[in-house]
Amino acid sequence: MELDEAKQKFIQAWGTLGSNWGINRTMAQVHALLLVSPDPLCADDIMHILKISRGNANMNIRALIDWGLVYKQHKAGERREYFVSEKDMWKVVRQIITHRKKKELEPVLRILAELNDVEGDSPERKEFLEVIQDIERFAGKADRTLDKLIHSDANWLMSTFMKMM
Amino acid sequence: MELDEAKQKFIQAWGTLGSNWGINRTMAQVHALLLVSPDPLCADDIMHILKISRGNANMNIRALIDWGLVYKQHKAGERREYFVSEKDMWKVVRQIITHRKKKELEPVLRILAELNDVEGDSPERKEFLEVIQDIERFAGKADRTLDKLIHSDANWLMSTFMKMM
DNA sequence: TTAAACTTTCAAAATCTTTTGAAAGCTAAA
DNA sequence: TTTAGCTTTCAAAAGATTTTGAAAGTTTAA
Repeated sequence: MELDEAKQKFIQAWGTLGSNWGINRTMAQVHALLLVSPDPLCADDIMHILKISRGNANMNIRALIDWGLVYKQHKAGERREYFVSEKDMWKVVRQIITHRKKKELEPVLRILAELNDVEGDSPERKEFLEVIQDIERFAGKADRTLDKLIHSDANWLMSTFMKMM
Repeated sequence: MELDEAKQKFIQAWGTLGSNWGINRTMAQVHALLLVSPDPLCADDIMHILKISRGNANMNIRALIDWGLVYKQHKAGERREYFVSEKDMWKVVRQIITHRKKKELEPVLRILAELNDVEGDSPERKEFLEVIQDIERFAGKADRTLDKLIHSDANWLMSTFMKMM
């Protein structure tokens, strides 16, 4: 396999993975492209390599910067902006977890907490509360574990993984 | 808050969570409905309560059965099929992890492994391989950890969580 | 200033996903 | 058998998301 072919394959795979996990396919592909590009790329490079429009490129580059997965870089004497990706995988994973947790886990936890206020004294209510509280315990545990993960460093993670094995 | 209102809210929340995590909204809602229904429901009940078509109801019930999150139940002297959901949250989470891991993590691991075969002897190749192998280490770790999780029981999980804290 | 070089926006178009509902397929009881 | 009652299928419609590209906006250098 040629290097360029391998890079292509990686970009495709990363895009598929991303879109399965609620990250826009193009956003994941831009990220993959920057990951395997030894040098910073500008918006035009990205447009041409991935064959996407200017607007699309711009939008997804901004989103990646927003997520802290990509940085702007200025080249001396150049007007245009270049971009590089964060290559520390541990940091990348942490940023993604932070984002998705905020957007998806926390709202559910809030709603679950509200549901405890259900009125009445029926056995039906009791059954309902048991289901809800069971889920809440789980979700809460997950939430706290992810928090620890986010605030820990890679070595801590690895040693914890090791202990788990 | 009334019990019925709370159930509605829960069904909506579960649907949103599901669709954020690559699970079809209706599938998640059917699951939620069964979770908070004290008695088994039939396809018509589900159609009417969630206001969805017969085809949609059927499709998502089948998918849930496929995922092992819902069981068929026959009522004595009744022709039609009733459905109940798995209420053990730990089992539910395990099933979901198993499914998504198989569909999403494993194909990526396979591709990453392939990419190691890239030919040549350039410094570019070396850089590329470093990125790939870094990701591979991470993904492999995640894969093995999820496997342990899937094959462990709830108590093991909880005690591991505790140790992590 | 002005103009050139670049970035951002956004409405319309394309694409992808989900839902519908009618028709076909089963199956158990008569 | 036949038929009533239920389940499944699937092509078309609706809905949601993503992409495009032209126009507007911004910034820098002269």
